[in-house]
Amino acid sequence: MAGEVRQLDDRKLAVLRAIVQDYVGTEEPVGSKALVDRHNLGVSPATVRNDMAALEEEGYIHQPHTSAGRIPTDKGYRLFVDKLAEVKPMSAPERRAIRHFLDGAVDLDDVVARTVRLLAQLTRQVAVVQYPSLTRSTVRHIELVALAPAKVMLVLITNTGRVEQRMVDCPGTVGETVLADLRARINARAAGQRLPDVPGLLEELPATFEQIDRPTVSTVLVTLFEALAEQSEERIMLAGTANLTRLGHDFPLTIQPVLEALEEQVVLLRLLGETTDAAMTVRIGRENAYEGLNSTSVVSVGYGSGDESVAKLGVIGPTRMDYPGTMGAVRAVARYVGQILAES
Amino acid sequence: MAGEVRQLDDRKLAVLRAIVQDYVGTEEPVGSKALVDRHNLGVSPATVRNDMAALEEEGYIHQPHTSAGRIPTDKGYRLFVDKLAEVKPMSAPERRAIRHFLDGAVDLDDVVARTVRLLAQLTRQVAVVQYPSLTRSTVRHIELVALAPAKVMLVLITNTGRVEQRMVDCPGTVGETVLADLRARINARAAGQRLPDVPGLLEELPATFEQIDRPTVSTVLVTLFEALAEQSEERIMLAGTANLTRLGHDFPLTIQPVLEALEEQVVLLRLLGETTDAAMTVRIGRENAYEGLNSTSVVSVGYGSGDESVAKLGVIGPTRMDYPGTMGAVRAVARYVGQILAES
DNA sequence: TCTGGCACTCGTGTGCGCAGAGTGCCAGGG
DNA sequence: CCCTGGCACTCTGCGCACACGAGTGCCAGA
Repeated sequence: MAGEVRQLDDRKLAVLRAIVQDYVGTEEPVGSKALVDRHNLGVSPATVRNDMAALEEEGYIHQPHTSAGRIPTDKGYRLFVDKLAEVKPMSAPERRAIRHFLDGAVDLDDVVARTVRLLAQLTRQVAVVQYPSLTRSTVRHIELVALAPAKVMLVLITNTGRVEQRMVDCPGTVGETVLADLRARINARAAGQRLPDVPGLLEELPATFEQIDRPTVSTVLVTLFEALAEQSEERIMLAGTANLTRLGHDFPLTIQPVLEALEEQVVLLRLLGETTDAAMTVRIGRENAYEGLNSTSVVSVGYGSGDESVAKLGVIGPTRMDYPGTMGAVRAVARYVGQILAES
Repeated sequence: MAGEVRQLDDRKLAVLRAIVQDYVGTEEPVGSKALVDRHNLGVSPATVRNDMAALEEEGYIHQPHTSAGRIPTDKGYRLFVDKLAEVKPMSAPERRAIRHFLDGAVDLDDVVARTVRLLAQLTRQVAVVQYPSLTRSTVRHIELVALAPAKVMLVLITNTGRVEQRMVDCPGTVGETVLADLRARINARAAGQRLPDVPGLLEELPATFEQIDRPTVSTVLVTLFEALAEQSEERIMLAGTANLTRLGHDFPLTIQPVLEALEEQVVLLRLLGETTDAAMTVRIGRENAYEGLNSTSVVSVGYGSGDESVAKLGVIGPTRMDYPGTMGAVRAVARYVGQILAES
């Protein structure tokens, strides 16, 4: 008995899988007859219809109107992604192409730019890549440059190749020796440290200077801490918006909120932020917090130089997307970008 | 006699102006009756029809099919922009808003980001802003930082606030004194100079060093020259793509090539590059070199800190756009950005 | 438990006719 | 000589009816 119940369930799942696959391919509601024609399920359309009725009862599929085929619901896609689909690995030529395309990059900007274009092209969807975050990276060097008697430029260079610069207006004239001293002491303590840890390490620094120089030192440090803390500098690059035109027939309605969302870096950052670190995350339809993206899915994953993830990247497409393929592409690209970053 | 001919011509122009204005407002072909209703032309529809026939003969307007209203052609818009329209100045509150919005910017990135969003919002179209170009700006400071015995980081800071950094792998260990010397001599010669002039000024520099240090000096200079020359660093920021959804009814066909064009920085750069420096340029429909933008118009103008233009910005919209308003917004924004840059 | 058959539903495509908007042309008036 | 009112003509868009076909749900039988 139990065996037979499981058998039934397995078939229902197979039917669901077939529905998802067909619908993703054809973009049209799929009926029972078409299903048995295209997949050898070994049963008749009538049986499939019964299964479909059950699946609909459970909320996995839904029909737009009576006497139309079925369409997977968000819940259906969710089940498909969780239980029925395998991440489809990239083929060897594809991997070679990825590698080759990314290897040409000359600096961090270029790596990100190439990555996002590659991802958009591979998945034929909208791709999003977050710049390696300041908070996860470490200090490579901090430089102080006197531009004018009371004006200092502060340059922060991270191990991920990112450069931040700030102007500092000092309370008084800054001597070159003091500046050199400050530069040396800051770097001695901060170099190689993670950005969030730096303020703590430099807290006592003003006390090591002459009384008269302390205001200057403090001013510089405050600016440095600001630069370190600045979350708003979480930048994002995106590509492939032209792929949105393939979205659907009910066009402007679908595409407009998506374009709007894509222009809001904040929305995108939060979207990627929801990714639980290294693991690949798939958010389907209404699972997305932002309602403009209620009819799209987001596949995202962390990437990083070495073993830990410093930033995230992902793809935004219609809920009716090729999940295995997309997930494969996202995973492969993330992996290679990580390697590139580790090398440089 | 001559007076009467001119009178006739004036009325035809008035009719053309009215057609353009109405069509821009309603987005529907405009007929003779509607025209006399909405504008007091002082003549009957029949007369207007005759004028319209003449205008069509000359290629300024065109009808989609028999018994439909008229639509301006690219040539018609061109005449309108050249002879019939005045740039519409921004209202005082609008100017205040622009000023206020831009004043909050903290660095160059922020200025550009705010500008592009502002422009998109004001015109309700797609806005494009080019970063102040390296070739037009001058050197504020060049910094050399020893990261490792044979590894130097070169940082180039321009008067527009832009920062470029490069790693330099030196042929041998670099002494701190040599580096300080080099830094001082480079800055003494290059500071305040225009970027393209810098290589010429530094040509003789290696000869002023000890024989043994010359390879290092040359290597650093080569990298510096590369950074100076790098045209590919012409960056662009854009915003307002969501406004494309208001474009038309024949949707995907119109929007797709535009989105594709917008992703190609090269296309955008060339587009802006065609602007003849300070003067405002309007490219209408097929006047645009890139054919994906054949049914859009581009309004662009140079902006700069002080008296000369260092970069360009503009707006891309349907040929059926509000030219006077758009031109007013573009001009006003360019003016204020220039001021902001000059101040900082 | 699966299957084949049957009646039913409902969206889509097609053909038709009509109304409305707009034109071109012509003859007459200032 | 130019403008005007009138008239016939030509399209497009829309509403409507209708038939078609895809797909379903259910039921009886293997």
